[in-house]
Amino acid sequence: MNTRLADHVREALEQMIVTGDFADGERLDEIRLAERFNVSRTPLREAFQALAASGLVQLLPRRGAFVRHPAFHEIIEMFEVMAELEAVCGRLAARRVTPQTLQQIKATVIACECAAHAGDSDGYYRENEHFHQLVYIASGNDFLANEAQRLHKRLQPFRRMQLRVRGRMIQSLSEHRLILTALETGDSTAAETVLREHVAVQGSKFNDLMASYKQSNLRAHSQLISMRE
Amino acid sequence: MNTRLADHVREALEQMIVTGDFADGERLDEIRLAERFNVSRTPLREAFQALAASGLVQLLPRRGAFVRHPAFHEIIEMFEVMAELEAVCGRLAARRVTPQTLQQIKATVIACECAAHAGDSDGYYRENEHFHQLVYIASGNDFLANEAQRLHKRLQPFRRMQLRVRGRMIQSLSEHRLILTALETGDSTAAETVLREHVAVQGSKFNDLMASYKQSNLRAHSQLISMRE
DNA sequence: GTCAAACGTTTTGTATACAAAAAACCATTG
DNA sequence: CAATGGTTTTTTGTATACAAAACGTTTGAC
Repeated sequence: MNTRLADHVREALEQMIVTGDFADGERLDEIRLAERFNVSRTPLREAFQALAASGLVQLLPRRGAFVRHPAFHEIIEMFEVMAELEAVCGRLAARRVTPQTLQQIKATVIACECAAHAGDSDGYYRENEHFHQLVYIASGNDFLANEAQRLHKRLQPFRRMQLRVRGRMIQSLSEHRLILTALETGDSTAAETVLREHVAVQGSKFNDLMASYKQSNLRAHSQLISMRE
Repeated sequence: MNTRLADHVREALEQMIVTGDFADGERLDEIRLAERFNVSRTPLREAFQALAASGLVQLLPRRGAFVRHPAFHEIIEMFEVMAELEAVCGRLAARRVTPQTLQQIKATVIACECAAHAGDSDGYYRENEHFHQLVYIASGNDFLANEAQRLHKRLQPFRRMQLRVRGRMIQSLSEHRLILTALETGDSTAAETVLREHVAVQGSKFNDLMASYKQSNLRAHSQLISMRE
C-alpha cells in the first residue's frame, strides 16, 4: 500500500474518468477537486501529470487539465495495435516459452474453462487476464511484456464491455485452446494468427463494441447534464 | 517555444542523462539540481515525473529519483519491439498508404541517397528519421504511429551510435529502396519483412551495438569518477 | 566486536503564499 | 448591435514553509 496522497488521487481520478464521471473535454478544476479530496493542489497536479502520461487527460500549458475520452476510431486503432502486440508475443512465445510458463498457461486455460462452466463471470475475467499476462511474459522479452501490459490495462474498460457480449466467452475459450496448442507445438505462425484474431475488433465484434461504446458515451453525457443543473 | 520552467528542466535533464552525465543508479539530488538550474524544487519534481514516465529515471516513493540506464539486454529487447512495430507499420502501410504519403516517402528516399552521395552524415540522419516517421503515418493508424514514434525517440541515442558503423549507410539505403518498392506494389509481406530486418539488431550489427554501448558506459563511468573527486 | 536503540540530520511529500498569465467582465465606440 | 480596449477576477506555475519519513551517527548493552 502506498502512503502518497498523489497516488491515491491519481487512482481515484482514473476510476472516475474511466467510469464516465466527466464528460469528454471537461476541464478538471484544481481547486474544486483539491478541496473535494481534502488535499492541496500539489498532489493533485502530480496526479494530473500521471494521468496525462497514460493518455487519460490532456495537459495544456497555462490552460489546465482536460479529460480526454478516446474517440471511437481511436479505440479501434488501439485494439488493432493490441492485436498486433499480442500476435508478436505469441510468435516469439512459440519459440521461447519455458516449460514452467507453459504449464502456468495451461493451468489458466483450465481455470478459464472451469469458471465458464460454473458461470463465474468474474472468475473467468480474472483468469483471462492472467492468461494474457502469461503470454506476454512467455515472449521472453520483458520490455515487450511491459508495453503489452500497459496497453492492455488502458483498454481494460472497453474490453470489459466486449466480454459481456453473448457467446463471446465460448469463442474465447476455444481460442485459448488453440493458442495453448500452438505454443506447445512451437507453431509460431499459428500462435501469431490466432492471437491477432483473438484480440482484433472486426466483423460482428466491431458492432458489439460500437453498441457498448455508445452506452458508455450516454452515461458520460447524462452525467454532464446532471452537473449543469 | 514553451515558457514553463518544468519543461526546460526536463529537456536539460533528459539530455544530460542520455549523454551519460550521470552514472546508472545515481540519485538525482533535488536541492542541488534546483539551485544548479536556478529553480525551486517544484518544477524539478515535475521534470522527474515526466522522466519517470519515459523510463529514464526510476521514482522510488520517499526515496528519490534514480537515473536508470537500460542494461544492454534491455536495449536489445527495445530494438526487437521497435523492429516488430515497424514491421506492423510496413504491413499496414502497404495496404493503406495514400498516394501523397507514398510520394513523400519516395522524396525522402531520394533525399537520403543525395545526402549519402554528398557524404552529408547529418543530412542523411535527418532524412532517415523523416523516412521512418512517414512509414509510421502511412500505417493509417495514428495511435500506432505515435507509439512507434515514442519508442523511436527513446532509442535515438543508441541508433545514432549504430549509424556510425562503417557500411551501415549503404545497406540502409538499399533497404529503403526495397521498402519503397514494397509499398508501391502493395506487397505487405515484403514491406513487413524488410522493415523488420532493417531495424533488427542481430548478427554483425549486434556486435557493433555492443561495442558502442560499452563506449557510452565508459563515458558514464568516467563522469562518476570525476564527480567523486 | 556486534547489534540495537535513541538522537540529530537530511530529504521527501504536502501545504500555502505569491507572481504572472489567461479568462471574464464591462464599458465605450463605431 | 458588434467590436474593441481596459480592468477585474480567476487560474496556473513557481517559490517557500513545514511535517514526516528515511538516513546516518553515536551511544549503550551484551
